[in-house]
Amino acid sequence: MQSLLLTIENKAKAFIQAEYNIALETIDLVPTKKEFEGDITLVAFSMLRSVKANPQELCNKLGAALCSSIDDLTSFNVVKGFLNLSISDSYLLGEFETICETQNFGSHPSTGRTIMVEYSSPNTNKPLHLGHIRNNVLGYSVAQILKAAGNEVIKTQIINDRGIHICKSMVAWQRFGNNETPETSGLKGDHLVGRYYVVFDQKYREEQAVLFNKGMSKEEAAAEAPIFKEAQELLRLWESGNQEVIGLWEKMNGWVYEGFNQTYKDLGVDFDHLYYESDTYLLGRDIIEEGLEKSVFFKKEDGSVWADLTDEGLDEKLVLRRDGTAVYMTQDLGTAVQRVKDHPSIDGMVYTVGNEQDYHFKVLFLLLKRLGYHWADHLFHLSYGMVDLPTGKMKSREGKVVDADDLMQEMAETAEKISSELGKLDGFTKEEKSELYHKIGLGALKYFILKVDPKKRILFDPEASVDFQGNTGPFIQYTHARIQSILRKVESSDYKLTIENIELHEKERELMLLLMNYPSVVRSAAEAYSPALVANYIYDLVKAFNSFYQQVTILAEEDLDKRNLRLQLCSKIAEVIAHGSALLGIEVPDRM
RNA sequence: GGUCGCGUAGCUCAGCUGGAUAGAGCAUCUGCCUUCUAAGCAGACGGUCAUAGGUUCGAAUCCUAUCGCGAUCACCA
Repeated sequence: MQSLLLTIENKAKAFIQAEYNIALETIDLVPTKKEFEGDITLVAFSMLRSVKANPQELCNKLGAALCSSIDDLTSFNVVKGFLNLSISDSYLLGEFETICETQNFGSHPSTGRTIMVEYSSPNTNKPLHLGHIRNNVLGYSVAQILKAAGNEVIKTQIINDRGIHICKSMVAWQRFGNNETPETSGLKGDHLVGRYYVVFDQKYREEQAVLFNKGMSKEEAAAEAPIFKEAQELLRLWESGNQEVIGLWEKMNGWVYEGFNQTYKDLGVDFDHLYYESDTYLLGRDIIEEGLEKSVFFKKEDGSVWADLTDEGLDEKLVLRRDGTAVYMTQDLGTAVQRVKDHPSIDGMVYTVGNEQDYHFKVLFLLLKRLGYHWADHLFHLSYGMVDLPTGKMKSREGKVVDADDLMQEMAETAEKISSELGKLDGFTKEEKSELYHKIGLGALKYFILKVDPKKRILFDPEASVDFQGNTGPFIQYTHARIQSILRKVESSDYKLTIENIELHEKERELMLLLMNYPSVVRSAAEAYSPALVANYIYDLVKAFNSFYQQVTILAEEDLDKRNLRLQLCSKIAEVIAHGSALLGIEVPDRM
């Protein structure tokens, strides 16, 4: 397909050169709109600036010249300044044959680049919620897409395992926990620890209210509440290496990790390398030194260190406190450098983090660039919008969140409900069914998130749950299952592709043209870090297939060549659906 | 207030670097299950692409301003 486009471009340039003695730099080629006859459209308007001619006439002459000199073009028509060119059936069949022979169609050869993709990066004081699901699903998908585009990918997360937040859970557990464990409570570890985070918050409020009523200001009360001071004391003890506190911290974090691992498994995501904030929170100070030497940073009289970004339209940014301790930025600088030390092949990084941190990453990337790291040119903040509930913003302290585990469970239950209403899956065993419900529910959830532009906020209504019709994950899964069902009816050896003298049906042409596009969709998705591009392509393909399926008899016996071609088409489409779905982290079952 | 993002059908969303009459799904309505899975297909209805200017052969797309929504502007992480 690319080669044909190139031929058209070159021939068109040559024609203009010969006819008008003008060397054009580019030729505008776009896919032909459905309402018009043809496959490729040459837009003549853009050449009118230099070529003085009537567009209609120019198109007619150009069309005639192109069709006579390129065998693969059969006919043309002109509408205003648009030259619509038709590609021959034999060319499409030839291209399709090439696709059929291509191993791993859609995956690109190695670029030799290694990219680290960070996602999830939770705090260890509470379970994962809907916001994390968006983060995980996005990050995982982008990692898959980058891989398919030919990059080595290292998936990572930085676990925020230390700090005041986990100390709050620890205090509450010490005070009110009665030695409760995941085993004795029957709760998942992360949920148990999360429960004490909520308990902390309740007690903290109560204590603040008491102090406030005694005449303290709100700020004073917040700072002086005993339970809060106790949490601060725990943090201090932790930092000074107190064994007892560290023991408790390890125990409770251990519970949380067990819980997280279960959630990640259910969600179908994984990581190649884990970083823990407890290991990295002191990093970055050597880089500040380095930056001072290179004059990337400067020191104020009080000893604090800053970066001056005013020439970039940004502010001055603190990178080291006057007491010499690190801030968030210091840590992130250090962690980035550490990652490349650990994996020297890295030449790019993707950070999947919510858009409330847009400014932070802008600054971080700018600083790394000024510090002169060669990989700093390939940093990308995969920024995504908030997930809203119909009731408003999610607030974890108030328990106003959709829990990740609960949500996945509910999605599976919805899948079950809809399936049984439709009478699907009647012949399946109990185990097969429950596995399918999980796949379908999760497919619906992931697709719902991935099909929209990451930048946009999502309104998620758990009541209405997610649709299973139309532009949804289950629709794609269903189509795949349906194709597999067709293929199951014939022996694979039965449908060798024969490309002799076949006249293509309109729907077959449509599908072939779509298939040919797939590799470039994967590449653009990787360049734009956009799973939505893949999702919407797969949807188009599935929709086109369903239309084909409804209008064309696939297993007709009369014309064996035609039948084989259609089966081959089915098989290739199923392959692309499966490949594309895998890039989205969606499993496509063979039956459903 | 400064900065950044978003605003497309009643609802949820596509629309790549400007191209033809703005595209899907849901919802509403009309048809299609005796042949490969109807979680489907075919069709109808539905639009001042937030608003106003500008750039040009041509703008949902690029530029400017305005309005609306959100985020951010900590010696928090």
